[in-house]
Amino acid sequence: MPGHRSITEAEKLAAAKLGGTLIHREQMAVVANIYRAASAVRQHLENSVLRGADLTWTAFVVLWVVWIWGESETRHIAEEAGISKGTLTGVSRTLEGRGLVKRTGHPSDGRLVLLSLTEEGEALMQRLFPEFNQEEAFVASRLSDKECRDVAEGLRQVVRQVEEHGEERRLTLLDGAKPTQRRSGRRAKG
Amino acid sequence: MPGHRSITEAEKLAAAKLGGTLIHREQMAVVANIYRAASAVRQHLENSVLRGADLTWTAFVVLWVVWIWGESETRHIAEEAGISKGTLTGVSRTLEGRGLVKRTGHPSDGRLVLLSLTEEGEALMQRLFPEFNQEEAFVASRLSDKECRDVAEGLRQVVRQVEEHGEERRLTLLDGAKPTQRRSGRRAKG
DNA sequence: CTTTGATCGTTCGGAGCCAAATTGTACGAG
DNA sequence: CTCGTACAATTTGGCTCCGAACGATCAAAG
Repeated sequence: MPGHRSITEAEKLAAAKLGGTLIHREQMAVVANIYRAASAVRQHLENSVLRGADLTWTAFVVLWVVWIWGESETRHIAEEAGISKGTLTGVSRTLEGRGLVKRTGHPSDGRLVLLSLTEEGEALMQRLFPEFNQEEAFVASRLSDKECRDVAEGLRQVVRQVEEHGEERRLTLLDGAKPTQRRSGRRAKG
Repeated sequence: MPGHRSITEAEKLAAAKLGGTLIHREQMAVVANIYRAASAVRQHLENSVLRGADLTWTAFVVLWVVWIWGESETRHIAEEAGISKGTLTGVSRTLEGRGLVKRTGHPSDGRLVLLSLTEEGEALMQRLFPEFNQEEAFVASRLSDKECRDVAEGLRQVVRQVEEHGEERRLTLLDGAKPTQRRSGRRAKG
């Protein structure tokens, strides 16, 4: 995967492309590299530890959330895992089929569904997480502990900014404009 | 999407879960936040600038790569965009159908296909990129220019580590083990 | 010229994913 | 009790994505 074209070079070319227009170079670089790093890390982990356990990235994240937080309502799990409720339904069905996860109705509110790990799921995570963490250490091995903390803290700021002001910002941008349907997704009835 | 459970709290719980086992906390945190930030940024951009132009994230990245680097071979574009060759085939077909991209056979090597922007594609990027960059600035607005540079540089180290040593590392890990098929993907003929 | 092996892009199976529509439960107002 | 509203998970449709298999092309060797 080693691109022979460096990303910093791309940044200069983009600046040139825009001629007079002012562009935010540092912010462009940080976004581009966030996405690059995320892809690289995900691909490495899927093709090493997770492949051996026959788990996808998403399936692992869901297991991890349930493992850490214990039995939880599905809506919270979806939010923590960063996937939609609909996706979680499918993933948890698969995990249930493999005997890693258990689904329980909420005792007092019939609308809710709780997810928890089975004994087998618990055992799997106990074995798998250290391996996973080992690869996390591998991908970050060029950074010192302090650099890891600083980068993580910077990324948290990005997440917070989007979480706290993203929706408001999107509404401002679309102001009077049409909401424009997404290309995919279920269509209006009829 | 604002999780009422903080991610740092999750980190402590994970440590507790593992009892005696040593875990790499800082490295775990940096990986978790890379992925969180990537999802948040992608979602914000897809639901603001890109939605208006009816482009997916991937489609935009492909356009961006071709825009910056000019007419290129598809294998290089896929690599720069961080997607597989198979995915690029589909995406470029869509973009060609919308008149944003042009496909040309390589003059001397019949196996290669070159991609370039049409005039319409060029005009779109000229208009769209500044808007995109504006949102990049928004998501990074809690970071100073220097912080952006530092975070970007840290992330580049992660990308380089995986690019330069990832494959070797995966081979070491799987050592004598079976390659274990992926759950999805095309099966052996028959 | 023919064979062989490497390397393209494309095809295709299965999973992931979102968001609208749907179904089912809860609960207060009348 | 019955209605209506609110909110839960699920279903569904359309698209994205990866990676193995595939067919085409090229280059080197015999």
